Amino acid sequence: MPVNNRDIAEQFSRLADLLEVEGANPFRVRAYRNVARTVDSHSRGMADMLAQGEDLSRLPGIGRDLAGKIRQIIDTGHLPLLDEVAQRTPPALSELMRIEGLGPRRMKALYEALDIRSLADLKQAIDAQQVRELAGFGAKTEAKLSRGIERLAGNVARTKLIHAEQIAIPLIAWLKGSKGVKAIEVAGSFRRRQETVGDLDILVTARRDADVMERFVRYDEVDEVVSQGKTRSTVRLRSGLQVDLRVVPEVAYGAALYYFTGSKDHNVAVRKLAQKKNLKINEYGIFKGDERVAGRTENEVFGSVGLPFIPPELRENRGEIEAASKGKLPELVELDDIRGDLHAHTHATDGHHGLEQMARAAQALGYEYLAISDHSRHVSVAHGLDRKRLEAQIAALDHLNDKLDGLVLLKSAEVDILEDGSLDLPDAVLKQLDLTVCAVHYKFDLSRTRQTERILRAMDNPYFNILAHPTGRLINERARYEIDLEQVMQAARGSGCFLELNAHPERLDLDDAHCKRAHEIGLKLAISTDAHSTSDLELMRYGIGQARRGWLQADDVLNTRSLNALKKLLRRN
DNA sequence: GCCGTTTTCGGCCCGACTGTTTTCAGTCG
Repeated sequence: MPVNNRDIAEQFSRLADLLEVEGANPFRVRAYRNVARTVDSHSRGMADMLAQGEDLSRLPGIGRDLAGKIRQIIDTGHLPLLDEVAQRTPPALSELMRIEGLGPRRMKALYEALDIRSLADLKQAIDAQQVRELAGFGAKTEAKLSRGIERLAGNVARTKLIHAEQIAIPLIAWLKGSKGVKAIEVAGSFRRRQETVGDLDILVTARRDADVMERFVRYDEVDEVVSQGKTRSTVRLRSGLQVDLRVVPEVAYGAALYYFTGSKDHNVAVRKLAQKKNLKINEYGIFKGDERVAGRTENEVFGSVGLPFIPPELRENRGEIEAASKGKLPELVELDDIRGDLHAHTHATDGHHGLEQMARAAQALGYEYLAISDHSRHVSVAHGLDRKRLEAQIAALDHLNDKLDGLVLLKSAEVDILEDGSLDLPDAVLKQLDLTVCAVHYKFDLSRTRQTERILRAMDNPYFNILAHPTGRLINERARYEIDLEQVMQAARGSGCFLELNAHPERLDLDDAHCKRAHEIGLKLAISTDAHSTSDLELMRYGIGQARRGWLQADDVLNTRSLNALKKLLRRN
């Protein structure tokens, strides 16, 4: 089975942890962490690239040595250097370092002085009050580690973007109640519209006498005040989400917003550019020597290093800086570009509303079209439509379309892709539809080869249009099924099919890296909400966020087209 | 370990806060 990028990244990141405990050259450790991130977020599989004879050392931060190590992992499944280091230093220390407040130096001290090599060892040492006796440790550090262990046990997954929004909105409103608060914005991965966020970074500018810090730690949902200072405080909310609040002066607001929006990799790369121009960028501004030359707005920050504004969603150091310097940044798709939704359900299957209600909701959003894509018969739990019921729905759609003004309901179905790659409804009924949205809903555990063949075979059906939620993953809940997406995307482009970017915040499937790959190979995507109710149609903005992270322009997106243009694209030859 | 209009060595982002210290190390972002 091919080694995927995540496995490769995992090995390098463990290696980095262990070497750090051993006190290795920190820059070497950083190089291993960098390669882990680069590989993990790359839009194409390393194994695939090698198979195509591509030179991995052309990727940023990957030189001859690391390219060789990646090849070792792909060829053998193992990284010999990691095995070697694991002989000397217990590999479990890498897990232990996920405890908050436990970094490499303390880990090393605990391992050497108390022979701590597992979570159980550490708990025992804490209970016996041995940890506080070590040089550089104390009772408070011991207690902090103890709390860290408890939280680890509670397995704090990253928070889905939609939940982070539900938490952020009332908190922002509360903070705005503080006198003297001027600008306020959530930065970090939230602003970059990442599918999940680790914490919230809130930035404010405020009058000197403002009480915003006090108000922040008094917020009703605060469970624990982790730290509190004049310019920065950190709390943990009852939901488990950590929130940082930073107060910055107005002259530095742009610099701070830029700095705390990240990503870290992006910031580091831009700061290197600044160094070449003898400038220093930090959260307080852009400095030439001791003189602040810019910092009030983000535009000033970019301008100072000779770059145009880079939208937050692109700031991942995945090529956006080079693109910006060449004037080749993509013109990212926006919510306003969307003219319709191509995947929605009604109460004929597992939706909550009827045709007319869904149509009114789509009209309210200003859409030109809405595809009704109820499940096909195989999805029996959703009371999937058989030929007879689908034909009845088609008749109902014709009738309703006659009455509707400005909106066309498209006849569609979410057709199951059966295990052998055939479609769940006969061609005779599929051909009466305007489009099909085809999906895998069972047998997720086929081998990669068989799953890929299943989908490719389905695409051979001339009525196949869009592959819905192409990997089947549910964020934090269900891993994607094994599938060779590169092959599927190439095949789709070759045969006039499309892939869906499912906008539902639990799915966001395709992910950002694969959206970018689609953009690179010229495969168009449909951004669809998979709405099961009228209000679900508003989830489109999460899909837009993901699409922007994947460099998609309006032209890359099927449903930015007028109805006529869309119909042309859906016609397969 | 990577990188290079500083090109094969010598850099590699930097500041806030905490706790354990008595001037600073460790961690985090």
